[in-house]
Amino acid sequence: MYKVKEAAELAGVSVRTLHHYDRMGLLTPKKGGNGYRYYDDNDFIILQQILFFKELDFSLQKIKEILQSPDFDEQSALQQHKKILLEKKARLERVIKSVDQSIASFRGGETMTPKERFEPFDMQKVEEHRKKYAKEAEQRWGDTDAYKESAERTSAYSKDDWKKIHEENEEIDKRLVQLMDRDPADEEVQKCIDAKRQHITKYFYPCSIEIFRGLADMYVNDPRFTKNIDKVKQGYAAFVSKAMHVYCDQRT
Amino acid sequence: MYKVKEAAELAGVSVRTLHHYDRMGLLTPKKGGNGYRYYDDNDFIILQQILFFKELDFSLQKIKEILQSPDFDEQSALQQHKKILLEKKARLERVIKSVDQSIASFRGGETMTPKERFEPFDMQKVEEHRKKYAKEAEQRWGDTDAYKESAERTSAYSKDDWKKIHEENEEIDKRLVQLMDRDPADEEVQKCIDAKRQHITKYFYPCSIEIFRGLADMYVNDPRFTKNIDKVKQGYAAFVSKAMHVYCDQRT
DNA sequence: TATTGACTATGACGTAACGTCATAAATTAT
DNA sequence: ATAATTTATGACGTTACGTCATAGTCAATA
Repeated sequence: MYKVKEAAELAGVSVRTLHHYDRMGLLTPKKGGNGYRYYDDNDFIILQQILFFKELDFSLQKIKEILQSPDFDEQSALQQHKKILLEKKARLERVIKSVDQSIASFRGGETMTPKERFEPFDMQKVEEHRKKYAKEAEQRWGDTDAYKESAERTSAYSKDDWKKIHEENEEIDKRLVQLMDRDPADEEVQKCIDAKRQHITKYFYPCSIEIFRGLADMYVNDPRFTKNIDKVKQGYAAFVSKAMHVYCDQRT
Repeated sequence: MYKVKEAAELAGVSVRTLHHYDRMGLLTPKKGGNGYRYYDDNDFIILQQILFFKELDFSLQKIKEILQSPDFDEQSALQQHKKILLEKKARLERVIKSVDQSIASFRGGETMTPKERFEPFDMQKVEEHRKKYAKEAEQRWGDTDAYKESAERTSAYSKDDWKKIHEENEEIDKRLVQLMDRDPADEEVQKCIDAKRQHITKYFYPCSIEIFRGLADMYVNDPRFTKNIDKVKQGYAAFVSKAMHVYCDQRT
């Protein structure tokens, strides 16, 4: 049982924020006879979830709806969270890279034209991406039916199903490993990449180009991923990622 | 010469946004006798710059100051902002870690303590670390003499120098690989770690404990690093990182 | 030419997610 | 017992616009 200040410090938010959440009925802790708010373990779990969704740019209203919906499945929500977070991270990394480029060009004494400066960004694309992405995210959690369906889909898989899924995936990887000496744009390679995408679509979720692109970035940006994927063969992650990008570029 | 709507569409912002920018004196286009706003090429360049800085999370006020200050130093602004972006990234990484932990604890049925739960969110720690680090970093990489010196130092190295440096580093790595079965805290191991630090100090920059700790984290968090380092041997990165942390912990 | 419809301007209030006082009661420390 | 913290509530401030409302302007049409 923590009082506001302590709770706030633990969570790294302000006291006012907790007041706010209480007032709007998002997080309502027990109240003592003195009117004080007392936060228990359960409140902290909820708070953590709130922060998760906030990280995903959901509005507090939306978060309220989601968390208070009776068919909210924490576990698969977490899994999906991770994906989005990795996407965000990849995007951040791109921004950082662009800033680095700007700095570097200064050091080199070259003057960048504004156009050059914005090239790595291309605001319109970024915006489009965000919008598309937000839509997909909303469908996944906001709209309950779609969310339920997706959750049921993966949770319905039996051990044998999983085995089959993994085997199928490994099959594709094997084929790709044998093509690693070729160009990422090679036709055979691209066929495998398409198979990879359809595999995801088939067993998990409709894998849009945008999502697939995000995945490609993830392969090289997330060390856990890289490690797992590179188990197949040293440098495999980078190769697949490149090929996936080619694939996506060809389709936009 | 474009009128608002057209200009807005071109830039991918709303008309209201342009009104807003005009009102606050951020972007003031020419006005016709009818009071209409007319945006020319130059206005678009400014607009692009505004969007650029917005993407970097600057407030409009800040952007105004930046763009209108005659002695606006884009470089230092960018460097400043890179720090913030890196912080964001670090925070994201913590969040991701926390998601992983949550998933794991669900599977294991263990309960997280509130502290554990918010570790990745804990802004205060992040802030503290950033401040400490920023001070040191600024001394070395700031726009000042120290930076110049360091830059000159490395740029002055000849190919042979680089070769020697690399060889020396590999020498240390080799020794460490042979000790990989031992405990990271093992005396021999720690000696090598010290050698590693001194190597950096000798050839690059005074490698403080804090910096060294940061490096340790980078070894496992940055895929480019991990990849390079793991080339030496599978799992080497993790081992070195752990040993480095032990080393740093012993000295603080 | 009068009218319609699209576009424009300004003004003013609305919104989200809090920040920032102000005031007063309760708790804790000395 | 008194001072220093912490708490609560209320209310206004803030950022970057969104969303009307009202009214003038412009180009095409009946």
